Amino acid sequence: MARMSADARRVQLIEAAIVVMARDGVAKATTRAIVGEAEMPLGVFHYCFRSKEELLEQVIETIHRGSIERVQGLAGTQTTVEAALRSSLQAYWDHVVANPAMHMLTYELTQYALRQPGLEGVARKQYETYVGTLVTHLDATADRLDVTYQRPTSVLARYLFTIIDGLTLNWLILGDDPDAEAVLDEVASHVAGLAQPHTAPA
Amino acid sequence: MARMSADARRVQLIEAAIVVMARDGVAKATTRAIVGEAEMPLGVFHYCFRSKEELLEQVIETIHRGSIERVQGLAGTQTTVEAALRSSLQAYWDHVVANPAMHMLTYELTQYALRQPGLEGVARKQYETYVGTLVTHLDATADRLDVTYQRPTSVLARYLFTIIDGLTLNWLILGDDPDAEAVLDEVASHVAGLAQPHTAPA
DNA sequence: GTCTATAGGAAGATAGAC
DNA sequence: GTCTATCTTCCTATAGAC
Repeated sequence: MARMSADARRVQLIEAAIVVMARDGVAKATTRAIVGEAEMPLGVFHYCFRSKEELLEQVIETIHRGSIERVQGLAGTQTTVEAALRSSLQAYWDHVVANPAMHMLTYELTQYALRQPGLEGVARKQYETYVGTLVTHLDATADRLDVTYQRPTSVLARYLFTIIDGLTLNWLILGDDPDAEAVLDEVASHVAGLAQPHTAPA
Repeated sequence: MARMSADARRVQLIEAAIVVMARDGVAKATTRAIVGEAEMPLGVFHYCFRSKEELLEQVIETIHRGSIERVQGLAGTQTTVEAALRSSLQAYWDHVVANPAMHMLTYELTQYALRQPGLEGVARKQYETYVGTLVTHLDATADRLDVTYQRPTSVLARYLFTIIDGLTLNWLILGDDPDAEAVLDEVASHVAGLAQPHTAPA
């Protein structure tokens, strides 16, 4: 046997870990459950990863990379700030509704990282990256549509991130609910109202 | 020995469990750690509680009851909608900043409940209670100040809850940050702008 | 009720044959 | 590298003396 490189096995184990954790929760993702999902013998685990913690780190990194890429792909073509914002929020929201287990897992892993000595900083850096991406997105939209925000971009980014994070968590717990979409409408309209057409300097 | 009733022990074990979980996380709160914190022998555990799960249920219930009482105590005396809202949000926020471990624990327990067969509904009911409390609070404020909201109260409550939940989670991860207060200002001002002075019917 | 001692199992990690 | 068998530790829960 042994036709698969240790590197390929690592990738498969990370994927299997994500499947198990999304389905059964982080606590149930034991080494045995993970190699079982990947249909590999138990011994494989420890010559692919030094420890279970090392696997967890790579799982977190993998999921984080995916999320960032997804958010960065939200280039808008709309012609108003409100439409651009609403469209970006909707794209994110559609992903949440289509992948609830994945988003639930993200929250679980964030808490895991906060509790794990040595990983506390990882969660913080991820959140900073998310907010930073939103700042970039807001700036790009303002530039493209030639407007200026009446609030610091960092505050608006934080506001949007708060809504996204909070609404996602709420929805995962409360289940389907028309009020969620209404909140997104309200927020898009609110932030758009804070964008003024730009007057060329001097 | 044995001068303490089993009932009093139950209360002490619940408190000890909360201390351990807030400090070290839910995963580290083993029966041994809990009885250790309460300075009781291990055997005590199982004639106070049928199982660890039963203790967890009562911990969740205890914390939830405390949160609801705290939120319901937010009776306002302010004379404008914006001041009333901002004051309530600030009161909540002050509690978060003063008790980060407690709020972190709340998120952990919510996730625990969502993953625990038989407790899925508990988390949902709690969140429904929170939103319901906010609806009541908004209605009371509108009544007291004689205004009408231009959006359904359920949407506004969901909006406020989203902000509270999201901002708390953000802050627990990102750490202290002046933007959080700016977001609260923005939200209070925005919702106040959606409240119109009431015109008496006919 | 109360406590000590222990059962019984599952976890992460390793030893050592191949 | 690969896999089986096993070590060690820690968990929840119980048995049984007092």
